[in-house]
Parts: sequence; C-alpha cells; structure tokens
Amino acid sequence: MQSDQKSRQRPTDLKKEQVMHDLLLRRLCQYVDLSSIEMTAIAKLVSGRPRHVAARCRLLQEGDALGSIFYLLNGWICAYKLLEDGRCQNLLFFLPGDLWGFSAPLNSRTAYALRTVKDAIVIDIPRDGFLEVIARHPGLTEAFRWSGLVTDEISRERVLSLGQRTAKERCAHMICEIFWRLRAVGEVDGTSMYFPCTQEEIGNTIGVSTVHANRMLQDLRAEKLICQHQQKLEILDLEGLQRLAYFDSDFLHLRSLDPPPAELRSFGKPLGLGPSRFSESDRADARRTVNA
Amino acid sequence: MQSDQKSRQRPTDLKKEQVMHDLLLRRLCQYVDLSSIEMTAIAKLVSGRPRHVAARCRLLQEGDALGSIFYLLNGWICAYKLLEDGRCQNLLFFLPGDLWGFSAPLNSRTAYALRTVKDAIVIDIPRDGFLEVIARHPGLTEAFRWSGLVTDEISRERVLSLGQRTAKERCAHMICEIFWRLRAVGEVDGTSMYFPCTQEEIGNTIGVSTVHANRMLQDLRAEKLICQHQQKLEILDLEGLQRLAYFDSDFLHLRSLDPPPAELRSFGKPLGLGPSRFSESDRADARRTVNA
DNA sequence: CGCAAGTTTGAATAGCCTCAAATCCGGTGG
DNA sequence: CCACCGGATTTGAGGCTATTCAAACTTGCG
Repeated sequence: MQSDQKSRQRPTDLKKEQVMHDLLLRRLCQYVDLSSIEMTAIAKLVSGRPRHVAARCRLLQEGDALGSIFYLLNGWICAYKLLEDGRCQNLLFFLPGDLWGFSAPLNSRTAYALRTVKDAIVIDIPRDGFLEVIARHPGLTEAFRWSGLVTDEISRERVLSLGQRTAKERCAHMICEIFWRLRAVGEVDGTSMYFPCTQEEIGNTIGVSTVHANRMLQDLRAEKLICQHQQKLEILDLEGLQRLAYFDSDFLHLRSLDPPPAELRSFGKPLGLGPSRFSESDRADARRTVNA
Repeated sequence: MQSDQKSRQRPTDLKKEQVMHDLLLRRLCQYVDLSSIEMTAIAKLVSGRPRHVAARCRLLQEGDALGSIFYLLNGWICAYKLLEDGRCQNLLFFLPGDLWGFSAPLNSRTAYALRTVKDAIVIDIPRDGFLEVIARHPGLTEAFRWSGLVTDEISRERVLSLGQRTAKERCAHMICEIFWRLRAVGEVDGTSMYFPCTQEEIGNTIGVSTVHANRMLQDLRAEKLICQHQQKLEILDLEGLQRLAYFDSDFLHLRSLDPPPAELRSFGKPLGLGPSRFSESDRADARRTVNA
C-alpha cells in the first residue's frame, strides 16, 4: 500500500482490506438481498490493489475503448462531454462505492470523458472476469441491473432539471441528489458531507456559468438551507431544500434509509478534515455570509 | 385489421404482415448482423395484432408498473416527466421501429410517462416471452443491448444540449437527431420527413417556451436550413444544420447509412400527406417567411 | 361558416451571461 | 513568521437571451 507515515489525517489510507467492499455491498444491498456467497464473490472481485489518482486527472477520453471496470473507493469522479468550441457539460458524478463500466456492450466505446474531481482511490477490475462472475449469480445480475437503472434515472432527472428547473432549483436538486447517494453508502456525517466541487464544476453540472452558480449558492445559504465551509457542505434544512428543488428521492431507488452501523461511520471520511473543524466557526461564517 | 374503406390516404393501414417487422429489423441490423434464425424469431415476436392509439393519448403514467413491451409501428410516442407544478419535460421520442420497455429490471416501474404525439400503431408483446426469446439468441441479446445503449446516449446528448447548447442549437440538434433516426429505418423521403410535433412539444423537448421555440424555428427557416409545411419538415442544408448544432451522428451508432431499398421507401409514409403537397408552394412559403 | 388548435407577433420583464476587478484562502518559500 | 502566488470565490455593471402575457392570425375540421 502506498500509505505514508503521517496517516492520522489521511483517510485515504485503507485500514483493513475488509472495508474495501463495504461501500459497494451497501450500495448493492439497496437494490436486492444478496446471499452470503454473492457477497463473498463481490468481495473477491474488488480485492485488487487500490490505485491513487490525483485531482483533476483525466481517466478516460470520449471515444476511448472500454478498459477495465473500475471501483471508486474514495473521492469523486466526474463524467462529462465537451462541445467542439470548449463548452463542457458534466453528466454524472461517481461517488465512493460506485462502479463504472459494467453495463456497456462489448466493443463499444465511451461516449463521455472521465476526470477526477479530487484525489481518488480506484480499484481496477478486469472486465471479462467481472462480467462472468456477475452472470453466474442471479442476485448480482439483478443488483447491477438496478444499479444501471439508477444511473439512467439520474440522467433522466438531470434532463428534467436542465430543461425545466430554474438555476436555483437545479443547484438545490444537485445537492440533494448527492446527499442521498452519499448517505446511502454511509458517507455523510449527519447532515453534512464532503463536497469537493468547485463552483465551476457545479456550474458545468447544472448548466449555468460559474458566476451564476456562485450566486445561486449564496441564495441557498442566505435562505439558511445549506451552509458551506471549505469543502464541507452542511444541509441545514433538508425539507426546505427538497421542497425548493422538487426533489423526490424515489428515483434513486434507495431501500434501506436507516443510519449506517456505527462501526462504519468513520470509514472513508474524506480528505483531511478532522471532526473538530466543523462546528462553531462554521456557523459563525454562515451567519456572516448571510448578513453581508 | 381495423382499416376502413377510404384507405388511399391512410398509410397507417398495414398492407402486408411482412412489413411489420421490417422497421425493427432494419434498426437492429444497424448494430449487429443477425442470423436468419434470429430474424425469424424477431418477426414472430412482433407479429401480434396492431393496436391504434389516438393522438395525445397517455399510454403510461409515471410510477406505473411495467406492462408489456410495445413495438411502435407508426406515429411518434413521447416519454416525458412532470414537475409537481405542471412543468413538463420531454425526455425522448419513440419513432417508428422503436421498441419500449425491454431493458428495465423486473418489478421496476416507469420513471416517466408516455403519450402519443400523433395517432400511432402499436403492437404489444408479452414481456416474459420476449425476454426469453431474446436471451436465447446471442445476436438479439447483443442487438438489444446496443439499442439500449443508443437510448442512453440520446439521453446524455440531451443533457449536453440542455446544459450547454443555445436554444437555436438545441432546436437544430433535435431536428438532426430525429432525421438520422428516421433515416436509419427508411422513414425519410430524401431530406424531408414527417414531423408531427407541435411547437409546444418542441419547446418541452429543448427546454424553452413555446413562443421561443417558434422564434428559433423561424430563425432556422430564415437561414434556409429547414423549411416546413404542415407536418412535413424538409432539411434544406443538412451540413449547415449540423454545423450549427455541433451535431455528430456517431452517438446514434448507425452503421448502414445507405439509402433503404426502393421497395420499402413507401411503407409507413405518414398520415395523409400526398407527395404532391410538398413542392412549389412550400418554397414560396419559406421565402415569404424570410422576407417578413 | 365557425370553432378549436396551433402559430405568429409585440412589448415588457426576468434570468442569466460576460467581462473585469476585487477578495479570500491554502500552500510555498524566504 | 511573513510575503507572495495561484486557484477559487465574490462583487458589480451592462447586455443578451428567454419568458410571460396578451392579442392576432392561420389552418384543419365538423
């Protein structure tokens, strides 16, 4: 493993091999009940050597042949498309526990590029072996079918957003979507989450300019719906945020919405933000922003 | 069959049973080479009794359980999503030869509603039987996997459109997309096609108001890129239209771009527009609009 | 002929963009 | 410790794009 010595603040280190597949299992169990045999099979599949990828690194380019499947352990990865004149549209964020590349036909090529948003940890999985194992287990087949469906639903919901929702609604909707997705794999801390997107990235996602994304975020903060500090985002009023965005979590097909078991709450805590850094001062900061 | 007597102008009548699967076969053969056994299997699947559906009829509602798969023989069907306050976003048009409902997991529900745009002819296919047949034939499995991929790609391209393209570009892009899709199944006549969308529908598709959709279409006509008459749309300058829209047909994964065989050119010619109605006067009309 | 649906037009307004500059922040080097 | 640098965020002003509302017009159809 590539862990360095000063690992206290580096949650990207993998403490036990066991945790590597916890995120994925938790995701898949949202969709179907897996047998222990199937769980073991998954655990084996994702037991490869984790690979660190730096922030803002392109993993794949539009038109590339499909390589191996990858399993995202930590960090965010962004799928995006470009227009010839440079305009960039983000399609989808891959979050910890997400798997990429299992549903495309053989011999097809990616229709979009992939780039890390922040430092990420990825495990590469050989495509053939993966597909073969999945095909042997009906539960896994079904689980990944659902997983693919959710990706499609996110895409359709994004079409609805971009076509009909206002910029502020889109902004709120995006935050809700990511919150629920992270929550489903236990990657939130109560109502706050690691949110490493720049405002440019948010703009590219919701289809507005960076400047306007900034103003929409300011509005959401002014309305006490969210508050931000560094790369952490806290949802102050989830109900209000969802009402504003016309957000309904159904499209994510989440089943178990219970808080994750305590022993898993600490895993995957993102990049160097200790628990002490998000309390008093943040609130103060939020208030300051409101009054400005 | 439900054909009435005055059938001269009613292309919705089915002349021979044979043609019913031609569209579908042509679509699938875009993706893979099918064996004659597979072609026969498909022909059998879609040999059910055609059902006429009136214009603007809702076939399915958001949240409905999956019923049978349907095969669209004639007309357009539109998938759309609603916001609670009534805003409506069109996601995708199903065109003649398209099949709906083969890729969702069992027990899932539709995340969008379906409604006919114009009178349509549909064949219902029992889901279980269909999936079983497909699964037995590797070529068909592969073909439908590609077909599903194309749907996804259209969705992603729409995200790109709504997020980054201007209204005029989106309008042009939508026209190009439908032209290529219709052309792939032989449903175009040179550079003109049946285009039964109202401007409201176009607006709901490209994410602008009806009024603005109208103005964008006027622009395209003024620039001599398209010309419209009744429900027929002729592309006067495909190159120009595509350049304007940053359109690249790759995302549709079309393979055989040759003109379809002559004997099939006349089938499925849409609703009551004789060939004589689209010549002189239309050009004059287009010019008039430009000068206004 | 008259109705209903669809298209077109105009004017006022709201939403969003561009450009440009200022500020904030974390990290780096002195 | 401070100065500085670069990336990210914030602010302001002006302009373009798209919306809304309302009315007129066109067209297909009974």
